Amino acid sequence: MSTMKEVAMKAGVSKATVSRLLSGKGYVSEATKAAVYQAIEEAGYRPNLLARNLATNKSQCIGLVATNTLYNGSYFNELLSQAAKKLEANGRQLILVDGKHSAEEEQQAIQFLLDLRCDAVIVYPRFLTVDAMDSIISQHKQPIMVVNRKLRSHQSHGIFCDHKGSSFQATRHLLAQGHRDIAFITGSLDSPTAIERLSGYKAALEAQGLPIREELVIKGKWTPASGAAAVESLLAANTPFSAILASNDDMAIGAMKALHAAKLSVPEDVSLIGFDNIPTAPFLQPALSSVKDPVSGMVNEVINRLISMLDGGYLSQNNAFSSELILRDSVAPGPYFGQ
Amino acid sequence: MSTMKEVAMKAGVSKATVSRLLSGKGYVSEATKAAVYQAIEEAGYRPNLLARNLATNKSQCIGLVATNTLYNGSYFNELLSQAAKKLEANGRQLILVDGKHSAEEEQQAIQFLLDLRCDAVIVYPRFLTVDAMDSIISQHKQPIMVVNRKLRSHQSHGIFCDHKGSSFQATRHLLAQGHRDIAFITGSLDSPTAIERLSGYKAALEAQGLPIREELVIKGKWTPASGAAAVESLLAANTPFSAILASNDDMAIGAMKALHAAKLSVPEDVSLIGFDNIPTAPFLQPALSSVKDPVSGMVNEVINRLISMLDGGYLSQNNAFSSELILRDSVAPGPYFGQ
DNA sequence: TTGTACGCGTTATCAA
DNA sequence: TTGATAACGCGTACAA
Repeated sequence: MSTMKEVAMKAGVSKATVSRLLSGKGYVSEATKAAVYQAIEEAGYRPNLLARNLATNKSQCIGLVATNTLYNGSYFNELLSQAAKKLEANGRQLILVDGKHSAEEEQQAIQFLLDLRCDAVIVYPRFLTVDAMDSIISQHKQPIMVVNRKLRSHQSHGIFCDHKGSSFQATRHLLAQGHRDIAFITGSLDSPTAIERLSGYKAALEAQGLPIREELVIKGKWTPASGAAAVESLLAANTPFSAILASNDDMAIGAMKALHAAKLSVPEDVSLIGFDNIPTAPFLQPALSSVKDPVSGMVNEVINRLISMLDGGYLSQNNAFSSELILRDSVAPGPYFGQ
Repeated sequence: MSTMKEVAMKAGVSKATVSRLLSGKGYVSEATKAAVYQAIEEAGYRPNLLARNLATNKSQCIGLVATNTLYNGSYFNELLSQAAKKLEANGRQLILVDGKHSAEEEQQAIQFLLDLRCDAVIVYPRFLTVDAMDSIISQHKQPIMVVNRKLRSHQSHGIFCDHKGSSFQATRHLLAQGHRDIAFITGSLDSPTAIERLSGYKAALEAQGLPIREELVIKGKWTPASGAAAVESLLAANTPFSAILASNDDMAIGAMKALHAAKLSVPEDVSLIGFDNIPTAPFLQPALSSVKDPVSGMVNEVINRLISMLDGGYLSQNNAFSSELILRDSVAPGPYFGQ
């Protein structure tokens, strides 16, 4: 790879002149301009961004950290594509790096992006705790935004949605339909989101004065197969249920399959609601009801706020977003096992 | 952020000593070791990778370019997560940047990663033609690998799978079942993959001596909604069909929904096959038959080859991968409209 | 075992 | 309008 120095020699000028021409700052005569451009052509010169970023402390790009285990979840899909589009509209590059499988590695990934002189970093954490994030944020000058977490000391850096609240709403809807035996399939319980969704379910039952029956709460792992397994175990245990709330749509799809295999139909025999509202949800058969997370809204907000911080401008202050309960065929309008 | 210089001062040694300790090259006494480590702790020091890469001319990271319009396709999901995992196992970082919406921008993204001095770049092209890719590859010293394209002059840099062949197989399977009126829903026809899948369908019909009936070929856009619309238009035109081959699973899901709305059931009335074999395919109801692309295999191969190029070692030469036809409930075992 | 000094490829501040 | 020269943060001969 040829360097600026070589170009300068070829054109018979100094490095400084080449730099000035390329950056557009400062004066360069027409004659030398032509000579330099020609030298650049001949040498096939490309500026080294590492060196440039090191010297300027800027990069015009925004980093995103996320763990590769999340790369195929629908939530992440939308997050990524929204972020890329939004930043594209703003003339910046999004660069994604892998947070891998531990808090340590997640932190290294953040550090890597910061080292690259990214103007800002967005983190979709999987292992780092809220406290760790808070501490990292205070150690760095560059803005660090956190998606899907409620931070303690840097509230304006965290965007979250009330998973507990939306789970509460969904459960309450089923209760209002007359359901009393509502099964709940959890996500992986090492994830805060899974825990919040579970607690929303429990809170809704308690608010209604109903007991929490542990036999109706089945552990899942976010996958369709684990959703199917959950239903199979309910059936094997002979636990009666008239509705299922699955912690994501993939598990709801698995659950549907297992119900079908057992000659139970949705929604005639069992009502079903998932979370995330994946793009195919409305097209499934029966169409899947789902709690739609406001991912687009949150990502938009994160990026708007970042841009405000970087370029200056108005800083909005909406940290908490709420989900939307989208009802489709899989929840029927009336009570079934109404007592 | 604290620098190595500060750490050195704190520990009362020179930068060089700190550097030697961190890189593990050269001798450092136990006493100073302890002092330096403590200084590192106190300062919260982390080495700046940018500066390190600049000094060593290495980066231990591999770039990936893909267009954000693809970020939510299941094919890309698997590509991304496979690549990240494989590179993680190899001790390197994957960094993804957006190819945006034109050949021009796609090329800029490649250039950006090269300018960042990534050790290699993997491209999942959407707009750049094969010839353009070939030319870019020959202009650069760093290895550039291309996924899902058959290159002309740099064969060993391109990995592809025979979309036409697998579409041919799927069509032939339906023909063998006795189907004669097979509808085909295309993907967006500006994508080579969509065109290859269509041509495989046509070739299979021709091989059987059957005419290609344009009224059975409906244009889709990869989305569930467009799949549903395709079926609706077939029904509206009163075109008889006993099977559908949809160019991806999302459109097949949309098609299923439209069939259901028209009181046609899969597979009793209509056989259905999609492409991509998304994770939920086996759990749908009825379970969706699909042509599974060998994404994992291809990504593995790309990365193995890159590593060989970078680190030296044996270079395998398997460029062409073939898909697998996975049959589930949505294709029934016998002829339906058999004449 | 440690420190000095220079290089990596830029940008930026001065003089000239 | 141009050219030295000093950063930026780190690696690394070479000398001490």
